[in-house]
Amino acid sequence: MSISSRFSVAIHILCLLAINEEKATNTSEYLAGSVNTNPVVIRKVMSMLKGAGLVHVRAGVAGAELAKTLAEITLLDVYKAVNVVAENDLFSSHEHPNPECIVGRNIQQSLTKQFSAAQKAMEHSLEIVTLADVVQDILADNV
Amino acid sequence: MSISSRFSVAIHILCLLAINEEKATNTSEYLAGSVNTNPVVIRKVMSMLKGAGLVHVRAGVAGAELAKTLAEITLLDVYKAVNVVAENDLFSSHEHPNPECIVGRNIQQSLTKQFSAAQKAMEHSLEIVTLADVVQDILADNV
DNA sequence: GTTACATGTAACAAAACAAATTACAGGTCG
DNA sequence: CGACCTGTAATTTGTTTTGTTACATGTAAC
Repeated sequence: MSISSRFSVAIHILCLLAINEEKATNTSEYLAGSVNTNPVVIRKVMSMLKGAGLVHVRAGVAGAELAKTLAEITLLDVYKAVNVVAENDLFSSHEHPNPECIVGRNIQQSLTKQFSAAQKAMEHSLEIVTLADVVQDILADNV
Repeated sequence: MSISSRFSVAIHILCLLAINEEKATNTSEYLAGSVNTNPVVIRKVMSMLKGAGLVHVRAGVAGAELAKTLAEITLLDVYKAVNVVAENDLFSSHEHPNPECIVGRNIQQSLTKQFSAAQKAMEHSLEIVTLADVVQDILADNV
């Protein structure tokens, strides 16, 4: 299956916070309107972004704002903030292979090694892109 | 969520076919015993591996064998054979963002670009490892 | 302080999916 | 023919994602 859209929703929100400068209008309801989802979904994602120190939100007060500049936030930061893939868990392995078979006994360690490397390669690709890059694409508005 | 364990099952099977030289004993039931799953799961995976030209299996006749050497089969070949992640579909995007918002209107194209790059990085990591590498780890049998 | 309106979260429902399993059709070969 | 295998459709079970309802709590204007 695919990695949760919570990641793309989070990126969407953060870009919107950067572009829409009137802080007070960035309510969960307003953001939900742009993302096209439920305000509760937004608040859940926002809660995770807050926990990671990427945004400032206060209970009871309308609007959120970025806690860092766009160039300081990589896609990997967002990815980790919303916890869409646990460490060494991009690939799932079949459980309890037969320990009496040499393959069953040893394959897990080899798979873990290779799968971990592949996951890290993907994550590194996210690390070299910042939200500033994404916002630049958005502002080009080539539609 | 994680990528289907069908991938790890496929790798397991292929390694076993290479190590267990007595072709006729490699029935779906025997393989299921090492992987610890149902024989039908094995046959389904085997069917996909056959479609990709990685194994030789014949209906009605016991046993399967590799169609190539271990060094000729990369993990990417296996990954593609069992179809665990569709092209540009490792990450899912939220659907139908609001086209009246500049972010909603443009974010998909930017996300597609970045997500595609990350997926390709992961896949390239799988491409540089062959089953020969995995079997080497298994035969070390360091338990 | 109370009112209006926001966020924070728990709890639940619906839809989508993976994996195991059952059942059976069809192939191969002694 | 009969034993045994592969091929595959259909079903079930368990899990996960996403959306939704409901309500507690926080804030600030008045």
